[in-house]
Amino acid sequence: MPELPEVETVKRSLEPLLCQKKINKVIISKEIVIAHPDADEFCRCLKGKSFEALLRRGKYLQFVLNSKDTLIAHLRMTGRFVLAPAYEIIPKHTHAIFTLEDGNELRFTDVRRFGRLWLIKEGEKDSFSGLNNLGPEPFSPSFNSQYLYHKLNKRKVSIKQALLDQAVVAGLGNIYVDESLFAAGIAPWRKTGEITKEEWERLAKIIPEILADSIKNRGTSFRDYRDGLGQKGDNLVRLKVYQRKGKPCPRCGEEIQKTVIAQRSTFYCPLCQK
DNA sequence: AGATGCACCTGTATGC
DNA sequence: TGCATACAGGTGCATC
Repeated sequence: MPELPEVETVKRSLEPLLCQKKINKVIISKEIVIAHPDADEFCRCLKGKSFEALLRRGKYLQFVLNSKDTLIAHLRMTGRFVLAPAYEIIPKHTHAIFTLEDGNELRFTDVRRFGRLWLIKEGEKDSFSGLNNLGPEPFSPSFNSQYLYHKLNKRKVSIKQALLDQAVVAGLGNIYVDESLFAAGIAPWRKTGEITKEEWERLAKIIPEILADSIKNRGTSFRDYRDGLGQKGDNLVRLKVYQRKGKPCPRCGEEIQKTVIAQRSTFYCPLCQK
């Protein structure tokens, strides 16, 4: 579900409410969501610790604790982290509850149970979560046209598949790849080896702009996504191609088409994207 | 090494 | 209404 703008919105909504707050107790009701270490140790290590900072890298959340241990989370398709008063009804599919000293609970809810949590202790090497295999952040200077060209010009995959690869660039998913390729005027099935220098430049410039716009709108709530307070984002109405099959292209009026590329639904304008 | 396809899950929309 | 099928913001692993 959540891509970079949605995870960033969760981060921003939770950070001020969570920092310096102490965890009294952790309850895990679906142990499968704890990927490392085992659920018992996970709970034992977190009990009594305080949240010190909340960071985002790609689609991962990093909750840094006062012990310098880090709780890492990936929401995958339907995961949510929502802070709510302990007296509020616990939603269905809540798999982990962090009871805070201030009377609130941080709840991890995930209908499809693809989301995962990891606890990495201070000094421990994180070879578990995948966080260390990510490509550059789209907002970092190292994400530029030269980087994209050198990384991808020898590869045989479609540009759509390449941009979905988190080792190429961190944080893009199905929505923002389609939106970025539309904005750059590039057809999603094009092979990366055939993308021109000008096109790489357009992509490197446009991707951070598309993501920043969505962050301003607090993310896209296509279906399940909510921020750290359970609120929907407002970016859905801003999408130009994603989920707009049969509707007019906002640039040229042609009907938006839908196809499948890299096993994912793919939306594009047949006239604007070459 | 790089490419591909499927497995992991539940809920919802669609069609017969 | 009931049932079958397809599909959904993602990733990891087996296989070729």
